[in-house]
Amino acid sequence: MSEPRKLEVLRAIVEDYVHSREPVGSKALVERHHLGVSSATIRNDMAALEEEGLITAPHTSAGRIPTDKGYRLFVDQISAVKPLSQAERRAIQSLLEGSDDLDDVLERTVRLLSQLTNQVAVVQYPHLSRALIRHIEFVLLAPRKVLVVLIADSGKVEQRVIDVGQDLGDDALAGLRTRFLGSLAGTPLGQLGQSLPAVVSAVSPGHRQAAQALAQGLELLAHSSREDRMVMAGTANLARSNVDFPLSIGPVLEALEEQVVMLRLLSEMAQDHHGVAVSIGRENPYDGLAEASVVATGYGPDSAAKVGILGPTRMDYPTTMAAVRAVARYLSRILGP
Amino acid sequence: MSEPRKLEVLRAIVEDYVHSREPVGSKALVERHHLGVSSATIRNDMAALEEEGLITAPHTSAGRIPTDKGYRLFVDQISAVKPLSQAERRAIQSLLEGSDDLDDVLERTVRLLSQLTNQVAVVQYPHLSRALIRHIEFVLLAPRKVLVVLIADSGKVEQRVIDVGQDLGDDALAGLRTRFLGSLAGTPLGQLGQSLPAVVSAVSPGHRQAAQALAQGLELLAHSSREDRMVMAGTANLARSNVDFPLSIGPVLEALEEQVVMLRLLSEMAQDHHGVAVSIGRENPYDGLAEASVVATGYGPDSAAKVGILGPTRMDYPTTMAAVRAVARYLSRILGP
DNA sequence: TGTTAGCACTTTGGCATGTCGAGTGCTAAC
DNA sequence: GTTAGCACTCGACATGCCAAAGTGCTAACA
Repeated sequence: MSEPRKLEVLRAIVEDYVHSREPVGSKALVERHHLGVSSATIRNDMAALEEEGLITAPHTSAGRIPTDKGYRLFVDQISAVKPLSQAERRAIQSLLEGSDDLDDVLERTVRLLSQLTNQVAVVQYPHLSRALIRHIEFVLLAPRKVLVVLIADSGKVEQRVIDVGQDLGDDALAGLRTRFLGSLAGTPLGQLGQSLPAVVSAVSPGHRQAAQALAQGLELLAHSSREDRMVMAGTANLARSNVDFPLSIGPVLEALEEQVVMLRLLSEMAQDHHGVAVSIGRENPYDGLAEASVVATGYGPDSAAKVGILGPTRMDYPTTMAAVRAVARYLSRILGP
Repeated sequence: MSEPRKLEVLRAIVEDYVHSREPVGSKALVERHHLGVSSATIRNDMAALEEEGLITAPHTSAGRIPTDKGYRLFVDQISAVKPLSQAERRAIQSLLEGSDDLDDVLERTVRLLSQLTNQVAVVQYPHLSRALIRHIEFVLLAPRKVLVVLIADSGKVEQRVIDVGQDLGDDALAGLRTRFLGSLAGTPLGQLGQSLPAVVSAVSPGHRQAAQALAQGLELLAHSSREDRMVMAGTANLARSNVDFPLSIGPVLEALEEQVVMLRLLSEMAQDHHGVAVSIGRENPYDGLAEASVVATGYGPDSAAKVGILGPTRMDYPTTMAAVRAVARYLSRILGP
């Protein structure tokens, strides 16, 4: 029994099953692929593969289907990257060009990716740590409530209402703004934390408390605000492939709605192969995604923010991975300097 | 055959069917409700109701289920408003208090409403026409690209990148900002359109083109920007009640993702009864929603922005309508002056 | 005229039964 | 290590049957 052929058999099973959504038997396999051996031999190979936990039979006399472990091996060792078609490349390029607003870019990206893959696409907001502070604005909404607005040179705007803890007049607030802006303009968002204490301590004691609160607000804006969010599209694709989620797509939708879950999942995924990370079935930490796979990769500076898709375990990994990777590249290029 | 009793029968059918999700027969009806007549009489009434197109029988020997028209009559004339439970009121109040950011409020609102009704909840961004302009900021991103930021006193921030059509220096832009802000601060967003031409015409001819572009950008921000967007939650509820969408929830998810469709639908719904608008089954202009109903109402100033839910035609209208109305009221109160 | 009782008729859904085909596992031969 | 052959298993599907639910109709009743 030759090792290479066993892998070949696994590959054939994965490909046929992905294509036909039906358990694939030994006979059909030798017919569709020219493996040069008879079905009985394949049966032996299959028995071995089953022994190793790479494939399984739904019931005694049905064909075999890949297990999560089988998909894993397929993705890691067997699959070849499928280049995108020319048409797809053009689609990516034309759709992502000609938009300037960050929200707009991300929105288009997920739509495109979901159409390209026929899966649910998600994209995380990019991190801003390298962007430079362009402008700071404080707006007094109520005696103690201040709207803090932070504008970065990359065109990103963050806002947040905070409680300054003491009554402030418009004049005092304007003074604080001038002071903050004077010291901080041009600072990268990532270094804001180091620069803030000096600014606060230079403020007259009477407004120290407010300054402290404002600094905190700015820090929050700079760090955690947007990268906790994500954009999503293509949930309808889940329903179309409802054959693939035998039980119900409910748990999957729940996971998608719990953005926290998705974001943690995305950030925890190690980028193993071909620069794309794949998490298959029960490998996912979240139970609702036991029958789903996530294909994701980073984009932008440091590849810190993620873009990817979610679909049934039974998906066309090579094509999907290629699409995700291509979209991530275009996205990096557009958002890049 | 008495008219009032016929309506009573329709009411009973709707209520039983909503409760049991099974066609309801004449015998079960007289048992569950004390109508004071025999099942044979009810059968006569049912035949009449079917004649009028208010109920229908899935097949010869099954009970009856309401038609869209039947639900319509039920909602319009029969149903009584069910007050919310004390616990529900408390839930609304506690969950919606203690948040200041608009995004946050809307986010909480949809989550709450979807949990309260077990349906998909949607809320449209509120219109801003009464809010006053607090601050305007222009940020030069590239020689011709300017980020326009509009801050209203209600704490709302809008942003957009525009092409000013001519090269501008930082100083020139600052000058324009001062001029715009000086003339427009305190203006209600709704009246921005009237005030802008005067500002533009006062600008020196050399920068007239840029001023024109900036004015257009501001106008866009003031009017159309955010109210085209909506927040959504509870899509997983669709899957749970997948019995109610026999074919597939795919088309419904598509409709929800096409925000344009939903927004048009929401804005076109007439607010008929009890201050809540209901659109039932095929009454919906969008085919994908032929088996769905939308319950919505306005909130905020002029009740211009909408909040509501989407669920299967077979839903508990009285309770749902009560929940939507209650949430809209609390929402108005929180966002109100 | 409206209501009721009774009855024949229809349809669905569950259940048992039988058959067919796909596919496996095993053994023996090559 | 590979192959052919064969018995066996299991699901999918069709068939037939029966009980339950519900209707429509007719005739009697108040």
